[in-house]
Amino acid sequence: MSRYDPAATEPRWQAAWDAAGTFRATRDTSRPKYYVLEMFPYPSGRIHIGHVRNYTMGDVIARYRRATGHAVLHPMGWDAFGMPAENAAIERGGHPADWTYGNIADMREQMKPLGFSIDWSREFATCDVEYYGQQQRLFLDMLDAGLVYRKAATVNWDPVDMTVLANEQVIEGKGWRSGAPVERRELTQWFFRISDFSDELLEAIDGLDGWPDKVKLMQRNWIGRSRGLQLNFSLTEEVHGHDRIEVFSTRPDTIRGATFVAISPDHPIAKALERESEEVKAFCAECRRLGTSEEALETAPKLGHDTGLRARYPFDTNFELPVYIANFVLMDYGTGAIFGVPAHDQRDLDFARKYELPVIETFEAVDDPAPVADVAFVPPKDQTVRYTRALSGPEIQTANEAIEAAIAFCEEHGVGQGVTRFRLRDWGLSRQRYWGCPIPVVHCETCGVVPERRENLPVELPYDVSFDQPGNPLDRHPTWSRTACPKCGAEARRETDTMDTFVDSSWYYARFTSPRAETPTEAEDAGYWMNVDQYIGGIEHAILHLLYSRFFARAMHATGHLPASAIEPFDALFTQGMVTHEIYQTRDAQGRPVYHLPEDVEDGRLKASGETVEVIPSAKMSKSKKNVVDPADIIREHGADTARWFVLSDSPPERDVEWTAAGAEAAHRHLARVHRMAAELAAAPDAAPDDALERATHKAIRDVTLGIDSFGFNAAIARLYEFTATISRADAAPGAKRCALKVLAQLMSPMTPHLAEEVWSMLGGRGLVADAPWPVADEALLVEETVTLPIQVNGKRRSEIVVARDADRAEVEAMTLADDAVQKALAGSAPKKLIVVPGRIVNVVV
RNA sequence: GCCCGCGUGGUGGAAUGGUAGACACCGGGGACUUAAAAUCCCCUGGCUUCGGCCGUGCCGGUUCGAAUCCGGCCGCGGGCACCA
Repeated sequence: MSRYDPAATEPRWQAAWDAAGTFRATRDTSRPKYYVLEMFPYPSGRIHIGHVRNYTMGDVIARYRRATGHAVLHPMGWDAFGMPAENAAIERGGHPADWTYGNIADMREQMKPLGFSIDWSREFATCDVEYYGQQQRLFLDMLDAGLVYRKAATVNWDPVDMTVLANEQVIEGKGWRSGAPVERRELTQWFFRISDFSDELLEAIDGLDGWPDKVKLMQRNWIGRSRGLQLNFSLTEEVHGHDRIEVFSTRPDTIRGATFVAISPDHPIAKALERESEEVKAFCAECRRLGTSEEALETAPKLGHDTGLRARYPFDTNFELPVYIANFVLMDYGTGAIFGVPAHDQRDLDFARKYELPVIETFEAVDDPAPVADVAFVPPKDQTVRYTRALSGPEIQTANEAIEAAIAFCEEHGVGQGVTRFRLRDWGLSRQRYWGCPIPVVHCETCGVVPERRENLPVELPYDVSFDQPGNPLDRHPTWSRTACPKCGAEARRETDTMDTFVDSSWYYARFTSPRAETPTEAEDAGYWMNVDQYIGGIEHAILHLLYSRFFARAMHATGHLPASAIEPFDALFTQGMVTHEIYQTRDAQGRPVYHLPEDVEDGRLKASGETVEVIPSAKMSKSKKNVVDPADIIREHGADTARWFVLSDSPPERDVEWTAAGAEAAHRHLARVHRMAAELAAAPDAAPDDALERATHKAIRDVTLGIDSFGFNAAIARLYEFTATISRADAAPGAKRCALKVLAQLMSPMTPHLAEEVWSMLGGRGLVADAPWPVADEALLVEETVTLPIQVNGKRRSEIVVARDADRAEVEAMTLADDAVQKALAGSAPKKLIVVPGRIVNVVV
């Protein structure tokens, strides 16, 4: 009898699929299409078990949709530009291109043995010149359409390495390599006008029915539409031509509690003051050392500097407010200036206590007029409060009402106007780095910034660069940036900035529909395949990548590269959890942790020394913690199907799953059992169907189908375990069991495709199971004649009754009251209430 | 700091207003075997005076009924615009 031998059978079936071209995506207007896409990986060089889970989920959907008669597009590519390649070049020598393409080759070789139903003929990497050349074309089209512009923006500047740093490279305000305190520096940068689409991107979220609510909520909050008041505070004296400060506030109802005005260190007035005061200059420099990330700004201790300027309160010009420069006011949001209301904002209160500024309440709780002490009074805006210093409106009102009243009042008196603002800022795409898509523009002394001619595209990255000193090698390249002005022909300089890698990943989904086209997309292909029916990826991309992609789809429509129907490119989104693993650690002589690989640990001890290890449960896999498992090892030991089955089995897909060796072995045992059953039943002669087994089979078809449809892969697998046990234990003719097992093979085929093919062929299935239509459950076989109802007394389960499926209420009530446990609980008296939920439960209230 | 999640047996989890713990791991017992492995079968939340009682991070609320809904807290994770 043949044994389950995935090492031999898995490559054989992969070869069979390849030979038959089973997974090649072809346009077929006679069938519904289905585009399933997993977020493409960064080519780090090794696939990890998280990739296995992500791509297995997509593969289950892809194979299932093929079986339900769809023309499926399931492509794969590489998000191949980015900093790690440059870091590798700096640290280990070599070239980013060689490193990246080497990694891609390695990862492809690690991925293929997993047997994913991918159309590999469509593969591309974003660093392929064929791809980024088309991206340059898109950029020029967007430039023509007015969707791109240049403005000054702040970056993290390392004053020692003389280079721009990513936020990731700023550690506690210092450059990661030089250790020098980071400064904020202004550079002229390219921007996409994503904020022109703020309203549109916000409103369209309502139509994203296939997206998780949490992601939609995160996007709404990120776009952050808010209504507020914009008004001017006049200054008591003019500074460098500024006689007023424009502020924006979402809480104009609290303006009579304002006790200070604060401006950003990057505000024009702050910059003007900096020129004349060493003290202000020092303070602003201090603020700029925080870098550019919002997190760093928000978590830093709140600091202010009293400028000595005084702002007049708009409604009582005798009342003056001090003007501070504060490190927590962002120049990018609103007007870069705020008024502080310590009574009703915790940050303002902390600031007021620190600088001994007054605290003035404008409203209080209706039932508790206690003054503000250490905690600002910030009730929900729809709660009714008592205004003691309202700007307008009745004494008792909600904040929402008071805000509108205040805006109306200010507009009436001409001191300000209601405005709608968005938190969303324009997308800065310039990067001062080598390994990215060159921005195809030329700087000419006479013509200024000139787009490269389309016939000169692609603007190709030069290969001969060096990474022996910090900064952008394109800047230092002796000849690359020397070119002729596309307009006047004079000698000019190429832009040496490259594009943010988010640009690369904002349209790859569209490129997959015609990856070799001479234009970014091809209308017929894009029209047929778009949208992505199911997109799958990590929750870490919930905001930026998905928002940028939504913007890009609109921009591509505006420039004629996508149909109007594709402006929301992802019909459905699924965010999967991580794969975690225990961490094994011991401690060295100094008490510092030392980490150990899972394969070096057995029964809580190190295999080598017998030393007991500390076990830290369920942590994200990371190389530094050594809690990683290599998919290649799993495949070698158990086969691809075991890895696929296990990553889907134990945990709901949106949650994290913990990899355990014992769990993987159990998965393997189960697959071996199915194979063994197939071997035993392969020769069974045909037999009449067994009624109980038929019912179980159709119940399994229904449940597994429902499970796959609803991303309940773990639930589908639980039902498959049960169905396997049912077949194994059934008291039925071997021929009947063989038929049931064939259905099991089909139901397992999206998860364990190689085993399914093997079993299918052993049992005499025709052709490939990958080509067999998905089984359909017979409703007539799913109807149960009787139903068991639990009986509760006061909400606690005490008994149960078995009733006919269609039993009426009176019948159920009579049986309930006749029940021994109910009789005992009632002790002769009548129930207070009798709740019958048909088909579900009965509750007797005594 | 701000925004978004998550928290259930020894372990991963099931149940999204209706029997808490499906399915699986670990553990225990048994069958088969000269023996072991493999395989198959059974048991497995805690406590119990064997009547039951307790139990879904903690505190409170809504409901005939709450893991599920609401409010507050604690812990963990994701994002915060130059990591991808």
